[in-house]
Amino acid sequence: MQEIKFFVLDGTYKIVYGKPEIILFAKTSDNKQIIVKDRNFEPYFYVIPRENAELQEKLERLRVEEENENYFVTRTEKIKKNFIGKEISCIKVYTNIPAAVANLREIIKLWDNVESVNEADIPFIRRYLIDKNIIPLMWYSGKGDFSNEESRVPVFELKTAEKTDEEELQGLKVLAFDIETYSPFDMQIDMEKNPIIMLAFYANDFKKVFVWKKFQTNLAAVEFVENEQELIEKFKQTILEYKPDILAGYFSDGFDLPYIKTRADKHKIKLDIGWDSSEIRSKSGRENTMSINGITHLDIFKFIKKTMGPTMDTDSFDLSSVANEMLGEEKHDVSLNELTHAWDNDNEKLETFAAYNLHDSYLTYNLSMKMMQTIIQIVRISCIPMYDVNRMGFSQLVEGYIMNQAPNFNEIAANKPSNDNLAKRRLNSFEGAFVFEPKPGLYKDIVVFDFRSLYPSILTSHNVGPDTLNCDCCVKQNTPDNENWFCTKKKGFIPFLVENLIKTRSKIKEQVKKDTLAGNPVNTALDAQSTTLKLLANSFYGYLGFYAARWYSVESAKSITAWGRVYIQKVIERALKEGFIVLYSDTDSVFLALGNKQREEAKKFAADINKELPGVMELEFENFYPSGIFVSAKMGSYGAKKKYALISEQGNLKIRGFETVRRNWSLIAKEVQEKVLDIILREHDKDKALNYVKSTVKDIRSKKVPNELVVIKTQLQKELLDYAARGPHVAVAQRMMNMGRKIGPGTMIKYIVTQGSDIIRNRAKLPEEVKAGEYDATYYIDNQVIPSVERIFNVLGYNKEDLLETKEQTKLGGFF
DNA sequence: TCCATCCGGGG
DNA sequence: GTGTACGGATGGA
Repeated sequence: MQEIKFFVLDGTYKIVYGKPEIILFAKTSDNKQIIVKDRNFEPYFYVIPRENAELQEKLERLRVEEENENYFVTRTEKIKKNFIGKEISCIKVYTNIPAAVANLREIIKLWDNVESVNEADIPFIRRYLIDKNIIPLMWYSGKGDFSNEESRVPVFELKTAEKTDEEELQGLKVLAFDIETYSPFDMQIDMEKNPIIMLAFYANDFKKVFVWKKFQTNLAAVEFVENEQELIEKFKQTILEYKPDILAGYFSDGFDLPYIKTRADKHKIKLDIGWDSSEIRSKSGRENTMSINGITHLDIFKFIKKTMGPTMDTDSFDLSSVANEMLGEEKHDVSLNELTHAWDNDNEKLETFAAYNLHDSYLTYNLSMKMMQTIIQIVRISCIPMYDVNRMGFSQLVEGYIMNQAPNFNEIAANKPSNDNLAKRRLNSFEGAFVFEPKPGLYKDIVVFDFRSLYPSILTSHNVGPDTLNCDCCVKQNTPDNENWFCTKKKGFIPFLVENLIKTRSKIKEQVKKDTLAGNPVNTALDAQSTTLKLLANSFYGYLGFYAARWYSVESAKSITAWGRVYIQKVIERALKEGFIVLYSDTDSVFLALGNKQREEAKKFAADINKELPGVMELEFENFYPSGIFVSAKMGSYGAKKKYALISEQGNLKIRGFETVRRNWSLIAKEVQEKVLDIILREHDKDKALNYVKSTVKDIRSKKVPNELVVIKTQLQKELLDYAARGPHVAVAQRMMNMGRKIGPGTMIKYIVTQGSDIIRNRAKLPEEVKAGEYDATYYIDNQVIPSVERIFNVLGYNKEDLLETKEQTKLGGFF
């Protein structure tokens, strides 16, 4: 018997001689990749019988024989468990293989004297990690023996594993990558047709750009190869030699890896870089996902958007905006349109693009490292491997955490809802948060406060959860809406978990505070742990109201918002009484304008409120904004929910709800909107903004605007014949097909609306059919540019006609 | 007001 | 793989 120290990155299983074998992809303390196998774990699930029914014998006889596989029960145990607030007796049923669980549960749940079948839908590897308490990315000391099995990495057969005290993970190797592809101007991305022309890698100790055309360069990272085929071989080889634990990309689930895979298939290259020599493959699911056995494929775009997105200032998640906000850096400013031209005609220009390519992978690497501690902490708390954490939503993370904790409380997990139930739950809407509608306008000196821990603190202090709801022992309405009650005698399972999260977090915060006072460097792991605990605690409310949740409870969610409305309204009342101008409030945040007051007074206001709030509840100072604009979503006089733009003291624009200008809008409309917000908030010059719009309108009229700015893009979602409504993009697609072009679902249709008096779809033409200046100026002014800024100008006291007037506006002064 | 349709990120 | 999936806005009816 030998002893090794290791941590697990991910895992899977396979059947060997009719028995399941757990396979863990792990790393040892001397920084070696290792496969850890465990042959001693049995699949099982629970059966809850109806009133005293005797089921064990019948269960033990159960056996299904199919052509290639037999599914049967190996043994059963009677066991006491807790289930939604009650102690019950149930049967633990063991089966021969994992697949038998899914197979047999379908039969058993139809039996008359079966109340329900539980925990029969948990992936085997997750079951193993939870039951053996093997948390990914934590150190374990394992006993067992190395096997002489043939494999790319050594195989260790595990007998026992024990957690060690160490927390720090040294030597987690992250390698970022990025590709550039050949893409003629104005053509859709076509993985089948267009080759990859550059490939960059970046790690702290490794920088490389592979290119298959030669040019003069001083860039040390550049390495020339002969052709695309060799470039893909280099992709494989680099990964096999560098041996990263994490391969990071930006939108690489949706672009880089599917692209590389498509091209590799074309060249008949096998991308067999998994530790077990398996190939890169896409996992089933709606959205593209790419995975490699042993190597964690991190799509940092997905993680940032899902997990950090809601609290970030930026409204757009392209690499440049995200890098700007998180790292204070941007992409290189080069025009990608010229890349293909340079590739075909002007190789000496390629150096700029190679540098651009490398820089993108550098940004991807740094974003990954910036997020790494947070990701590690989420993995550890939810006991879910990084690959899945990367791709999961919040509710799944919460559920992961609850599932992980359930055995410690002897709780049986509730089942996921059936399809019928799901449909019913989706209809269950309830009164949400309180929203104070903003009055459209331009404001200065805005302070934003929010109640970050509003919902979790309500949840714990009022003992809210499915197992305390309308209990038998209390029977007295105690929610603000007087519809339900929550037990006041016994702490519920969910509130207990949330309270633990909050308590653990405040301990960590204390520690961080102590360290800071002592002048010690900030411990980033502790910091990330605190963020994660907060994130998780804040997600419970949403989870309870999420239709697909196991521990779903609308009554709980509904009562939490009811209490929430009570608290936020108290804050608003008080702010008004003290003479602040309340601009806007939604759920747990309040936007106040200082008016004649000082910033200090606002801080004191929050401090006073905090003195009166119970327990962990806290009104936090979010930020100060010198100016901001709230815009009406409708033409009426009501303010819009979530449609505003603010500028911080550092000069960062925080734009919310203006994302309507997306790819099915022309570039000219996007440009004008951005520029107008920028001029108004940064320069405080509404005349300049107005004149800018007017001069753009003039340019459009006099046909000075290049065609590329008036192209409208829409993607075909289905086969052409399946369209009932013939919009302009459908009409253009039809003509493309008649011209013999291959189109289908996913094809990007680009068109320009040209002059004429016919209906729009007959005037929509392919960009290459349109000569400069043939676009319909009126259409672009009335349907694109004006609508994108009209509401902004309404706020400033102008109407559509003012924007179209030809004469220049003179300075009026008096801005706010 | 409701139902169907599209976007996002990447080149 | 004991699975499995968004959320929001728009615009036409």
